[in-house]
Amino acid sequence: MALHESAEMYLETIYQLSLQREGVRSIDVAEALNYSRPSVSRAVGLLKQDGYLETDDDGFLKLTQLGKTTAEDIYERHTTLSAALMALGVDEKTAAEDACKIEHVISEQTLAAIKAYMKKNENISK
Amino acid sequence: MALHESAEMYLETIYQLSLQREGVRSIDVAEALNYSRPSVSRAVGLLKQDGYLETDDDGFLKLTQLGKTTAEDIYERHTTLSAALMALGVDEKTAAEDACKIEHVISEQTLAAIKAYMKKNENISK
DNA sequence: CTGTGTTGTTAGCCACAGCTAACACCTAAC
DNA sequence: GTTAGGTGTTAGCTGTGGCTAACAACACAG
Repeated sequence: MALHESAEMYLETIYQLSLQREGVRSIDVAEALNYSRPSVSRAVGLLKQDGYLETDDDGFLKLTQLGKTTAEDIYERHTTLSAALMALGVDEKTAAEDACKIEHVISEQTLAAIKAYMKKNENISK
Repeated sequence: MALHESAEMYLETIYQLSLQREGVRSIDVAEALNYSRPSVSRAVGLLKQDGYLETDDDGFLKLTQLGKTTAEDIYERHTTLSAALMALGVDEKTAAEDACKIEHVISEQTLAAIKAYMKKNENISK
């Protein structure tokens, strides 16, 4: 049951929002992604159905353990890629945008190679 | 009239095939991409309509000037990214696959940064 | 208790981009 | 000349993933 790219985006967004505030609802996700409420509603339904999150009686979204670890994984890809691009001189906004697209498509191997390279050069670049 | 990701893939494939053989037809593209003939037929129709290629009476595909420069641009992204990933230690097959996905989504700025970095380090890495 | 705003859901539209089935055409073989 | 194979196209299906319109539920104000 591999996640589609869009589902990954929703998960990641919910995770990021949950780091920033108490209680995340669908409307917050819609605003963050600039999507309509129905689009988020459907996506949330699918994520729920696939066991990535639950909603409580007040409409707040709670990631399950599966959802949380998955989201953390995606988020880590994002920060790694973003940092790597900025190290190359790409500005923060563009780096974030590109990282957002790349994070969903690259292989584990490539990600590992980038991480290894960043680690090896972290002292040099500073 | 920005090209969609799939259209970019078709263009790039046609270009690559045209470097390898005399005369490229739809069926060759279908085999290269592992798509059905109707899928290629439709894509070719769209590319034709948008001025990226023409077909002659025998069914051979010819990139227009626009198509050719566009394809060259995409192909260059591909080789740049592929080389960059291999320089990080990613194996050739994975590098090509990942480059193929990344090439359609990254910004000019990021591509330029990668190219600059590769150039700066080309002597060091050897 | 009635109106207003916020939020979520349902129904259904649209574009993209794959697919199969079926047909058309053309060439080459027998 | 008919038949078979290769190639391209047409029609129409499917899933993904946005969207709007309309409705439902609830909370709070007057």
